[in-house]
Amino acid sequence: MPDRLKPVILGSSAALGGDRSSGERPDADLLEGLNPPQLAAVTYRGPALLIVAGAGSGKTRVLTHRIASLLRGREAWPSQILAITFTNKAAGEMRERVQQLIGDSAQGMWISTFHSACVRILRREAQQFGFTKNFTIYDSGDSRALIKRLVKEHEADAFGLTPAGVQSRISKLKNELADADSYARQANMSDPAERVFVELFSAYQAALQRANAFDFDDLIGQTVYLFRAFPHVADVYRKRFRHILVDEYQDTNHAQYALIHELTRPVQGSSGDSFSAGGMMIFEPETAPEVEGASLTVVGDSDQSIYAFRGADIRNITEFERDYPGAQVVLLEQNYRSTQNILSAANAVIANNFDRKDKKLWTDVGAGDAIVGFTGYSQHDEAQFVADEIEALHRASMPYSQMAVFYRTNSQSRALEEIFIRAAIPYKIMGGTKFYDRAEIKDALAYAVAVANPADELAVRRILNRPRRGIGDVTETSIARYAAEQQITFRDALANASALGVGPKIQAAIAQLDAVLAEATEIMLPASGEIAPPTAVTQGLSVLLNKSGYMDALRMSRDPQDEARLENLDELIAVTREFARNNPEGTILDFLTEVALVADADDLDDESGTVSLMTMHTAKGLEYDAVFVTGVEEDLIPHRISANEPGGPQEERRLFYVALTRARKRLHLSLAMTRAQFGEVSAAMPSRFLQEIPHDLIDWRQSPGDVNSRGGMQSRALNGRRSGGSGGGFGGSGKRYGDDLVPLPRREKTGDIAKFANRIPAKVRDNGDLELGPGDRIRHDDFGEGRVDAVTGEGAKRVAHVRFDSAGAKKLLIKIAPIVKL
DNA sequence: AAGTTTAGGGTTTTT
DNA sequence: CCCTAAACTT
Repeated sequence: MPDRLKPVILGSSAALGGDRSSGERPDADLLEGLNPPQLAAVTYRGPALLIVAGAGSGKTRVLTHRIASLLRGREAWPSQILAITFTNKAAGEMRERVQQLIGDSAQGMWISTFHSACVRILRREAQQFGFTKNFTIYDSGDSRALIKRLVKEHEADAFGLTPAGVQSRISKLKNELADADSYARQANMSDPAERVFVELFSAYQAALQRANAFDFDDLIGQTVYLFRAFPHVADVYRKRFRHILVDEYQDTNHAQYALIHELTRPVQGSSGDSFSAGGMMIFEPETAPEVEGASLTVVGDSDQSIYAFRGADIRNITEFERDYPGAQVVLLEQNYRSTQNILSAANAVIANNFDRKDKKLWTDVGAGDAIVGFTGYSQHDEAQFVADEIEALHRASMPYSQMAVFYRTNSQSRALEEIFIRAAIPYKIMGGTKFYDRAEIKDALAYAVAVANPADELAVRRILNRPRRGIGDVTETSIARYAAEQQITFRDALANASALGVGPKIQAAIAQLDAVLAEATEIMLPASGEIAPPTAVTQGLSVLLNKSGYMDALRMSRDPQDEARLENLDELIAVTREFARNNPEGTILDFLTEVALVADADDLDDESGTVSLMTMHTAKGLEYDAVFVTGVEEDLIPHRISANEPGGPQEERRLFYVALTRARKRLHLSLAMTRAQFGEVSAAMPSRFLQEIPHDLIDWRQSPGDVNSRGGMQSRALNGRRSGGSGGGFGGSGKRYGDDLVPLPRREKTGDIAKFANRIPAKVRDNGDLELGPGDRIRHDDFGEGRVDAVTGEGAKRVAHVRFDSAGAKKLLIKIAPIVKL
């Protein structure tokens, strides 16, 4: 019963775009200034296009111009475009740039991450397969908590199964689109540990379904499942999206690959029912028997694939031509970001990976400055070099915001922070422990989830005894038992406190919790059916936090950290206000979705005037005038653990390559001869990657050889003097940074310090209101005596500009510097 | 049930 | 060294 259908006119490239190229183009201005391959990438029309975009080759420009060109030429409606990026931040930037090119006609495009796009689809279609649209999204912490409980219940530890191990195996399997059944079919089921694992996998999946929840991997995997199990649903989206563009394609995993594959299938003579998929607008006047598959554009660079460890499959890009026969391939090799010296170094390093297509970045901006190398005696020595160099660049009028410091592991940031604080260099740490990972924030969100998705037992259990209500294991179990007996949800069981067979005090506590949840529900999801006002989320959340006693418990506490927790909760409330401003129609569900899918790093836009510290992974996709790659040592980069993993060292090399190619003008490579790890100091060896860089490209201020041949105890001043005055040295005393470091404010590794009030007050050296003025003499624990030139800044941020007798000029934060007035 | 001590383990990370 | 989680007290 195929073709009684109305043909669908899709304004596709085939329909309209074909011979546009003759005569004047509506998109002529979009093509100006593009180099020939970029031009080809923007204007090619066909079913599949692979853009191999080297670092800094202008791929974002190509993507945005390609989209703009499609829209401008009326080859596509905005609603027919689906662009997938790796992070929300990248998505936001892309949307903005397209908007700049073509204005408001950009409305209606889907530009988002894989996960956000899938959530949108799943919210619309959830009821098709046993979920409801108010499902919750479990982050890895949530799913770990769930798995932990299941491991305990199944006594799986007896078989050597740990929660972390089970979680990562399940995640890997889901990335391969396996489920418990399909895994069981090919697993060695005579192994009892395997049987238990399969049991856990199934139980985990069942628990998710019961809780009306998806984990991160499910968002992708279940969407693929949905499309495969319900072709008529998939067809809705296949017809809608005519142009699909995927950025960072080298970091997609199999599930994501499959999703794209499903979306780009041709629509077989579809069943004629007019599906109204959740009120989505389908452009569907009259229909053709078959609709060709969407046009697919992918952009990637296999040299920048650094996420294999979490399932990214580099074959998705290397085998693209096989999967999409007739695909056009465009190679972008001209680099618009870095100097030739930087590119030559990067090229030389990556050339050592044998399994790659040869590709050489080049630029016409010239050689530029030499790469600067430095070997410190310790990580603090290295950090001091970085700090001095940053100051020198800053004096030469490079803004702090144009500088970044990279490291392989988060723990390396501590030494840098210590020195930066003393040197009064403004910095921010990107990534690391996240705002939304904090216990108090997760508690607050669990309250909200308990309202939005009462089926989510995990959330309700989480808040059960937070704040302390005297509800422990025993009570929790009796609630669960009662719920099972009555065949009601855990949440609904709370409404019957008196039937639980627990003491009166606890009954009252449960009833109180139930009442608070009910009150907040009425605010955020009014039963009367009226639409909640924009303030509902903010109001509901503060009702939850206040009337539950959560806030009071923190206020009463004498744990100094609880003060910071209160501030964090205030910040969360502020986030809801901001959300309401941006989404007047936004419900608690929308809020929770946004919070679940938006990472901290996303909203950290380049704030003015701070140096950025981050891991090499986080650095992907960013660029800075000056880059410091630190800890260039064996066992760090390449990391020790990667040595035994297949493809590990190669991935580490790509990571290093990514780090190098972030730099526009200045690149610094530094390492330390000794590194303290886990409290023990051990000798460090220069990374093999250093050897791979042509020696004449690096100007060593202090080379590993210098340090070795002179022995570790000599002052850096002997070698460091020549470094243009910025090196400093410590007056030849041979005194090292080390145990004598002042205790520094403990700070959590979060992005924006001021914003999230994340500085947990700790006992800190505090010079308080030490009055200093020009002319005063001081003594510093490390730098010796010096004279104050000037004092700038206010309050806790007062900075003394000191000229030390032997150590040169330094800036010090008066409040915490190890100094005394003489 | 809540607070305290000890043992273990410690890449990389977006969503 | 520093954080987490389990074991152990109170």
